[in-house]
Formats: sequence, C-alpha cells, structure tokens
Amino acid sequence: MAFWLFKSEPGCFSWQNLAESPGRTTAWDGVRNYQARNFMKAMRLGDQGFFYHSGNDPAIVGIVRVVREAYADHTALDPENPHFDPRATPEKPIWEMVDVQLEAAFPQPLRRRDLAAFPELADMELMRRGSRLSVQPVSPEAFAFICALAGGGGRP
DNA sequence: GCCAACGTTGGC
DNA sequence: GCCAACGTTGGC
Repeated sequence: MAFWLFKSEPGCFSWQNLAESPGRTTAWDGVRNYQARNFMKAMRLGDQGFFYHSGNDPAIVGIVRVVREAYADHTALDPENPHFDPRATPEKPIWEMVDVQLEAAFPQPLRRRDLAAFPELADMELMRRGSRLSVQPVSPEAFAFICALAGGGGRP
C-alpha cells in the first residue's frame, strides 16, 4: 500500500462536492506533467492519498482512496477541453488519470503553514520550497503522522 | 499582486 | 545536447 498527495486548486475541483456525496467516484484528470503522471501510473487499487487545496491558506482537507488504476485521460483528446493536448491520439493518449473516492474529510483542514512547524514533515515534497508537483508520493510515516494530527478524521 | 521556482519549448 | 526564453504554479 502506497500513499500519495493530490493537489487541487479550490474552485478547479470541488472538495465540497466530494465531501457531500460519499461514494461518488471522481476521475483525477487534466494532469499534464510527466512526473505526476508516472506517479499515477504507480498507484494501485486501495492506495490512499491526501486531498490538498492550494491557493489562499493552502491545506490538506481529507483523504481519498484510489478506486481505479491509471487509464487514458480522454480530456487530452477534446479540443474544447482546457487540458487539450494536440499531440495526444486515441492510440497514444500520452496522459492518464485515476479514479478516486472520498475516504475521510478531516474535522478541520490541516494548514500548510501549521504542518511546516513539524520537523517530522520537513522531508515532505509538499514542504519543499518551489515544489509544483501536483501528484506526489507521501511516506507511510508522514501519512500516519498527519492522520494522527487530523485526529479521528482518517487512518492510514 | 508579487515573485521565486519550476517544466517545457525551441533555436542553435 | 545545451541553454535561454517563456508560460505557469503556488506560497505569501
């Protein structure tokens, strides 16, 4: 079992929607970065990940679970889609996505600036200055540590 | 809004 | 293959 972190801009993808309809499946599409894509390809059914909102006062707001492993991201083929990639073809879609479901919403969002105070989390990719990776691995230790901080919200 | 850091592109 | 220019991300 591996652990991950999914980054989303508030407004771009609604955590609210996800939180209000448990069991709803969401395709994590639109990722156009090779490193992030490769992490998604490495995801396995049942893997868990943090849902992170960037933007103003960025925070981890909960946990999602991978319910479908990587498959072609068809939004790359759609010229109307903001994430359209002219290089993508049905035979070679280039980009992939996974499906996730809400696992737990934290009672309170864990703000990045609060998390930054913990030396235990200093090695997280998220804490690296200038890090822009939108899908990233999280160590089991960091995952458990943050879940414990969240208190009751989630479990590793 | 600012700006540092990043990934990608393209000329050579 | 190098690297400068560019557009974008994301924390503040």
